[in-house]
Amino acid sequence: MSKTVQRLETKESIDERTQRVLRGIIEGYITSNEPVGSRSLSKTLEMGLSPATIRNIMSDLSDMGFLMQLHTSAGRIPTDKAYRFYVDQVVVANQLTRKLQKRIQEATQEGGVNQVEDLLISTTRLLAGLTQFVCLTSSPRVETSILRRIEFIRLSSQQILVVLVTRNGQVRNKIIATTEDLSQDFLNTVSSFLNEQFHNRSLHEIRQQILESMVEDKERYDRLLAQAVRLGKKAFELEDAPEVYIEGQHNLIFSERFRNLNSARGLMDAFEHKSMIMNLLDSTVEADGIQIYIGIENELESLQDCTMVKAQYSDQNNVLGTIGVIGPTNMDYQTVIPVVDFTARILSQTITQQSSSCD
Amino acid sequence: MSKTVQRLETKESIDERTQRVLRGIIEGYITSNEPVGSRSLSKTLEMGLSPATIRNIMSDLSDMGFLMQLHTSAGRIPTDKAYRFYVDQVVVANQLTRKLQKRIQEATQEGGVNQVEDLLISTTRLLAGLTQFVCLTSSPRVETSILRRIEFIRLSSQQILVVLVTRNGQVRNKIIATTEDLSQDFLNTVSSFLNEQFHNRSLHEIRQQILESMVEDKERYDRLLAQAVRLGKKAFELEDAPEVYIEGQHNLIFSERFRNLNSARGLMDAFEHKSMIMNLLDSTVEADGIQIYIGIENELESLQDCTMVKAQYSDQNNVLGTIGVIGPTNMDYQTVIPVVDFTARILSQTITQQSSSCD
DNA sequence: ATTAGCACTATCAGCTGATGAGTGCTAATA
DNA sequence: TATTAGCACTCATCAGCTGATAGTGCTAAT
Repeated sequence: MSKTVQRLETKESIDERTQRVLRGIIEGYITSNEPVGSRSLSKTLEMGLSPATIRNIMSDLSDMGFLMQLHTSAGRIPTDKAYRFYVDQVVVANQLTRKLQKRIQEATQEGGVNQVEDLLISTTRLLAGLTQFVCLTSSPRVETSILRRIEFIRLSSQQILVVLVTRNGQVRNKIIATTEDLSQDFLNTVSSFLNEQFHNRSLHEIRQQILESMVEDKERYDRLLAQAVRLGKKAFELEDAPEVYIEGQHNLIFSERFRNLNSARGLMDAFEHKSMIMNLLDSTVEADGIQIYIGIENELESLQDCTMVKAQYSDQNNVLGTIGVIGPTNMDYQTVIPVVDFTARILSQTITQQSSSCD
Repeated sequence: MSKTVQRLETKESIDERTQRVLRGIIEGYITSNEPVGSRSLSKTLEMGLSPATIRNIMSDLSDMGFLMQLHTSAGRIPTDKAYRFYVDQVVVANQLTRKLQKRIQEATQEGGVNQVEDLLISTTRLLAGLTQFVCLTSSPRVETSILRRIEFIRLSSQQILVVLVTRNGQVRNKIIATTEDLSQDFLNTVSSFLNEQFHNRSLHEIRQQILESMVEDKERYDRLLAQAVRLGKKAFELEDAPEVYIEGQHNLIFSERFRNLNSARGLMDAFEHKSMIMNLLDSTVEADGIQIYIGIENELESLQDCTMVKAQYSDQNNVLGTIGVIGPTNMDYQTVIPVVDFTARILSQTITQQSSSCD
């Protein structure tokens, strides 16, 4: 089954005046979180239009599918299509205030123990705090990251701890079992052999190469090489656990802005399925810049009352992961978009610095 | 300022019949989550007492502080004092069903990469799921745990990764900065020196000893020793971050049983302060067995509508941490208490097995 | 093309009286 | 003397009604 709805269209031509009214309604609803009626709009718009005229325009906009009413005697609220129009045609990359820029930069500077992980967690928390929404971040696939160092540590006669450090500062620990009892000295030799052999290669490549070596004529191996290959194989067999950081879930429940949302519960439950969230974040059509999914544009059903704004972060070479927020469809796009954008940039910058700080 | 309220007393002598009525009310309220009235109680009790008699008894119990009314025409509900009576005098260590026992045992068997951490997380999640409450677990203080292995890994000319493995399988990574460029070979020598020196000592002891060595006459050191002490000092300077795992927070909001609770928000906020939670869990008067804090017996204000049931877990030698649940005061004590108790036991057992599996 | 005027409608807060669950008190009973 | 039946009373809840409010759509006048 193929998904047809991917992105709502807003190609229709709407005359200038109608656009201004639509925009007024959208912004009114964004700021007040209340349906907006013809009378109040007539005042705020300052276009010298009477409520009656505005009602006519509103009626047209309803016919075009930009507006809807919750019930007959309430004001109108924008549809997803309206937000799409707003985001595409109206919102211009607003500059962030210096103050906000500074705050984001500071939060991403605190170096932690587990460099990337800590950085991602604190950034995720920051973004959740700034927006008062839920913030999701996918961590870099260990898969594609580049080996900086591998080391084996003997724990017992049957257990060896593998420590794997990637270029961008992720540290992975894994305990593997052995049948043979290997001394720490021997393990050190194996470590330095592997480090030399595979320096600056991606884990994915390395695994490939190890598997190839295994089918080669085994007779040619000396003991060192044989063990190195065997241990290496186990070490690089990472169950590439999809790591996702989620912060600000309580905003779903306590924030006023989410109050229209009928299924906070459904979303909460969805967040439990990390791998699904991983897909959600990393399934990306466009390569670069910010991506916005409004209401029904989201594939995930429980997300269809929300808007997701996300951006990818990367080091100097590759895209590493995605950071994004989920908020109500009537979020303040003018602010949220540049905040997410800027945060992703700073994140990329920080990670790039980190990974280039090795030899 | 000293805390006076620590534990409610229930020493007063209440005659048999009154006790049975009280018990009936408590259990009625636990099962229905509704105030219980004299008429319905007269039926369920099957003691051949008319509602009027029961009313008299209820009135006495109210005077004694065991019952209260939300408003005059509602039934009565137990006070914290009543639950304390119930827990102390009535609840007997109910046996868990085989099925439940099995489920707990299975959940604690799945060995992960980071042995202890993964075990604690999955156990916390399990307990939250079983009880439908919030479950909290404090991880072992790295402080007191025993060194199994320490290793240094050269990342760059200025950076060294310290890998620290404790007896019970915690792995800690930390990056330290150096001014001097040390080769991996040299670091290996340092590692094995430290491993030999400090095998099976607690991190706390080790730190003490290193500090003592430092004040000794520095002239006597050779280069190895000097570096070993210097690196060791940095390595064992752990910012003993209070690790707490919290699961099932959404139960606070979505579970029916919490609906009487006025400040779910306050609790959620409290959970953000990890160090406070750590205190809450680890401040323990009695050494052994299960501990129960009912309503106002909790020091933390936002907890005073709740009951906390917790138990410590340990390896063969020491108490390592605490696992506990927070639920409404009218929780089903008959089940919750043995579940927490059993889980803590199994947890201890699993950890003991793990840590004894080294050489 | 715009607007004023009017009829219509849904929601909300506030009031009403009926209902029912539960109590406390008193007098009768075993 | 302990128990119970009876009765008056209290209070929360609920359905139904009210007027006020804020919005619409339509039509006729400008």
